[in-house]
Amino acid sequence: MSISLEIFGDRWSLLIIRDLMVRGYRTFKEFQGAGEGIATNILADRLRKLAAAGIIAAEVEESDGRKLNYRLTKKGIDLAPLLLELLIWGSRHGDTEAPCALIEQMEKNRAQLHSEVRRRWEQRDPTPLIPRFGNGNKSPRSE
Amino acid sequence: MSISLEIFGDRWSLLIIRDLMVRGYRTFKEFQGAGEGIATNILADRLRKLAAAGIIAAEVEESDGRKLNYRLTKKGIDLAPLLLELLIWGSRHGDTEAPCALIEQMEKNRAQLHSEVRRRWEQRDPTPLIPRFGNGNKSPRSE
DNA sequence: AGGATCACTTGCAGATCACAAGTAAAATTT
DNA sequence: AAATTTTACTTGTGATCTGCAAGTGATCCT
Repeated sequence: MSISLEIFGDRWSLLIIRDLMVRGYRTFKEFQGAGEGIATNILADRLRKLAAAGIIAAEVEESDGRKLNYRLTKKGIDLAPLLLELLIWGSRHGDTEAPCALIEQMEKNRAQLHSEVRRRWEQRDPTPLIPRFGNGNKSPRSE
Repeated sequence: MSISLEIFGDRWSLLIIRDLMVRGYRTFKEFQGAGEGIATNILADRLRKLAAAGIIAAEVEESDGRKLNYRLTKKGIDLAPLLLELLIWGSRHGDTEAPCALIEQMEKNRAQLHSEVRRRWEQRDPTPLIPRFGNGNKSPRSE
């Protein structure tokens, strides 16, 4: 456990991983703009550390040699359950106005969400996960 | 999620919570000696912040007026799933020599572990959780 | 060729951290 | 009752880390 915390025991690493996993972010620019305002030197440092830990990997985009695409590794994807619990706890106990029904649904369908995240990763599907949460492939409700 | 990370997005907070939850630690002294060596000022600061966030609460021990007993609140106990996933991930991907069978068992019995942690909390049972993991009340195997 | 974009790096002030030492209150020993 | 010990901290001090602004160099766009 302390091993895990040495890697992402800080305010930013897990947010980066979240953006990578559920928002489909790929590039330095996206991380920088989107989070709650991470400094560029810190972002660079975190990306370096996460890459060194084998959680993410970078590759240059073919169509644009400037761009680096960051991507989660298997080791990174395996953090999905952790992120989900973090999200659930935060929604339940943080004083956010999160839709309760959604959270409950997520709690009931943990395993399904995990496999959904994994599927997207395997298929390199970059569509954000957030808008459609619990209605993946079970009962197509309206909205 | 960023809310959660603001509270325990550092190297020590979650370790303190772990010690509280699975090792049955209660006092300043125990935290200080046990962790991997946290500085006393940092420990004091983290305990204060966790208390301010409503994750732990302190009460003086009757039998010894010097001692403060820290205890998880409901909000704190709800972190059990998060901690468990952290542990699972760490054992699987950190290069620790963790017993694989144990980890697998924990993965299969997530829900059971959660309720076990909760039961101990409700009954104020301070026995460490670690030695006996997956064989709680199902099939009493030998060791 | 000139400018914009991208992924960083550098410099610096201020915050945070680790380590050692000290303090106040309660308990224990003498 | 006085002296010592234990417990939970606080206080200093230097080192490290963070956040912000301003570059830098490579690559694209026109």
